This record gives sequence, structure tokens and C-alpha cells, in this order.
Amino acid sequence: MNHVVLPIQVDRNSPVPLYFQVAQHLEHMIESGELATGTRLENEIGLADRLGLSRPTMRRAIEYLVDRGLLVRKRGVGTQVLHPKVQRQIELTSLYDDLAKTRRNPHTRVLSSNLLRLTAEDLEVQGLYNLLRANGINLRIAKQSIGARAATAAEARALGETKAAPLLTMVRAAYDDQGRAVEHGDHIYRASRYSFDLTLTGW
Amino acid sequence: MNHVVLPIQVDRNSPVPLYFQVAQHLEHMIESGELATGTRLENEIGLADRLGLSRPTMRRAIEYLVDRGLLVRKRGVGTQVLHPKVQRQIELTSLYDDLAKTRRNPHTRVLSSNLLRLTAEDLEVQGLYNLLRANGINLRIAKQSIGARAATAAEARALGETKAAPLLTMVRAAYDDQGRAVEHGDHIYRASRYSFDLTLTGW
DNA sequence: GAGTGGTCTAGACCACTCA
DNA sequence: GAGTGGTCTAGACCACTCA
Repeated sequence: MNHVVLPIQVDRNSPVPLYFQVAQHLEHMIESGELATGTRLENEIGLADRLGLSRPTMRRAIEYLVDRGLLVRKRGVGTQVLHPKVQRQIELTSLYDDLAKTRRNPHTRVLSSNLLRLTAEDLEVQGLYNLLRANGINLRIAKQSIGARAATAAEARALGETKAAPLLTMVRAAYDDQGRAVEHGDHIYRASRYSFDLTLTGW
Repeated sequence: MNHVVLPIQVDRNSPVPLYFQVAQHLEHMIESGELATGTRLENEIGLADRLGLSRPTMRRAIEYLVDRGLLVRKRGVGTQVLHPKVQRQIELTSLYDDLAKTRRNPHTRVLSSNLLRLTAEDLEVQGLYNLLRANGINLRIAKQSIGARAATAAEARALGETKAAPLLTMVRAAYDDQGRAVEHGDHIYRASRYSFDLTLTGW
């Protein structure tokens, strides 16, 4: 029994749904650091009993936080607090990033490489995420920042753009299901040829 | 009884969960146009009976599609097909766009306005989305495209940027819960001062 | 007041993980 | 084999919408 006891009480007279009361409590405890990254929760049946709820209601509270990236769960293993507050800057729920599908014929030219145990050929034929997955690393959450700036002389040359051409920039940090930082990327795109398409739902 | 009969059969021997089989069927019917925008589904109890499922399982299938923006539901009213295929370009689930929170002291200067029944003052003090909400319009889904380009002379002047400074651009179309197009926006941002921050979850 | 979705319960069986 | 989450059932009561 290697898990925390949650000091959560629900108010059955409140109009706020029970599952949501629990989710908010948990969220607050995670944001405040009371539940640290990596903390293991008791299993959902035990939690439900302790809070006087049915398992589906307890489950729903947990699922809500899983969708928002605050918890991770694995069958046969358990539920863990995923990541500290500082990594959650913007309120959101869930986005499946499918930008790769919009690239018709992706290929990679490695200009320089000093990654451990990765050959340039690996990168050129497989793509980074497939390599990570093949090595048992499961990405769970990413922070991206999209901006723009003028190309430096070297960048303009490498991309076949004119001097000081506008570039789209994307900085991205990705974390795996253990909360470990896995990728930091600093990307530039020719603004004349590339844009990011997003669909937002769930206002 | 003003709704469609769904020709869906589930395979109880499949390892694919029943709720997901149903969701995939429905998604396919919506994408193919077999279920047109605005089509009303039978209520979830009726659907569950017809497909030989329990209500929670049927519900879960519907919720999956609601999260992805393919269906809308309203208590007391029913479930409707939200929007045609063409509006779904990118695969994703759900994102809560909270960019407004990152702006410390937003204000609006109206350079020109020819909107119906909206005064410049309305826009300057309230913000567009609050105005829409106050008028009973509920945004549900939006498509955004983020890019970059060099500023025109007039844009550089209006924004206090140098000639041909890089700008971030964002084109955005938003739809309400009836599937009606509600907003089309063509935005530019000073790349020197602004970037988009996103958090992605749910790989 | 009839019809709808939202929430909640108390169970069941199963697949998966890991020592 | 013990412990975990994933799926599913068959009910219940309620809040909301709309004619």
C-alpha cells in the first residue's frame, strides 16, 4: 500500500456533480503541489469506498484529469500524478496533433547529429517519434510555442529563401508518460510554404 | 419520431469495445454524408435498445463523438449531427483555447466597422465572444490556420513595426452549436511581441 | 407533461502488469 | 496469482426544454 490518503469530502447537497467535486479537489491538490509528480493514487475501488462513491463516479473524476493531462493511468499498474503545475500554462483538454498527415512526402536531411545511439540514417528513414515509440517511450504531453521571425542569412540559405524572409518558428517540449522530458525541439518553417492547421472544440 | 434509423450492428466477439464499434460506425456515416448536418439521432435509450446495448455503453459512444465535435447534444432537446466532413480537416479531440487569459490588459481600437447592430463601443469594451454569448450564440468548433508573412507598408505603420517586419497570421472560422458559421477572422500579430502557446495531450 | 440528456449506483467479467 | 484499470449491464432519480 504505497499511496497517499486523499483528504477529500464530497457535498451531496451541492448542485455540483460528485465526480466534478472530486476532480476539482484533485486538480487543486496537484496544482498546489500537495500531490507531487509521480505520486501514486490508491486504486479506484479503494478511493470510491473511502469517499463513499460508486466506482463509476470515482472513475469519471479520474478520467477527467487524465484527459487534461494531470494524471496517467495504466492497466495493471495504477494511477499516477503526471506533471507539476509549471508545465501547465494554458487551460485545455486534449488535442491530437496530426500535422504529420499534411506532409505528403516527408524526408529528412541530417545536417549534423550528436545524439547518442541514433544514426543519421535512423532519423532519415524512420522519423523521430517512431524511433521513440519503438524504444518504449510513450509521449503524453507537449508544450508548443508558435511564433515568427525573420530568417538569418544562414537559415535563408539552407531553406532557399530570400534574405530576412519571414519564418514560422515552433519550440516544443514533450514529456512521456512518466513525466520525463523526452524531446526539446526548435523548429523553423518557410512561412511561404507552411502553416499550422488546428481544429478547436469544446468551448 | 423525427429521426433516422441507424443500420449499425455490433460484433460481440470482436476485441474492439462495443462503444468504440458504435462510435466508429457513426463517425463513418457522418464523414460519408450518410448522416447529414442537422440530422437528429434517436434518444440514447432508444438507440441502446435498438442496438442491444446498455444505455451507458451507447452514451459512451455518443460522448466520444461529442468530444470530437461531430455531434452536439442538449439536455431536454436531443442529439444532432454537427458539421459536415469538409470542416474536419485535422484529426483531434478537444482543445480549450485559452489564449485570452495570456493577455494582461486587452483593449480594442476599432479602425472601421460595418457589422450590423454592433457599435464600436460594444466591441471596445466587451470583446467579441462575450457579445456573442450574451446573444445566445454558443461557439462549438473552430478551424484555425497559423502562418507568417512580411508586413505590408500599411500594416507596419498601424502596428508600429519596421518595414516588412515578420507578422504572425491567424485565420479562423468558428461555428456555433447549430453548425452555423459564426465568425470569420483574419488576424495579424507582431511577431516580435506575440506567440501562440499550446499544450497538447492525449497521444 | 412528455421527452431528452446528466448523474449516480452496485454490481459483473475481463485483460493486463509484475513480482 | 494478486492487483490494477477497461468494459459492460440494468437499473434509478433528476434537471432541463418545449409545446
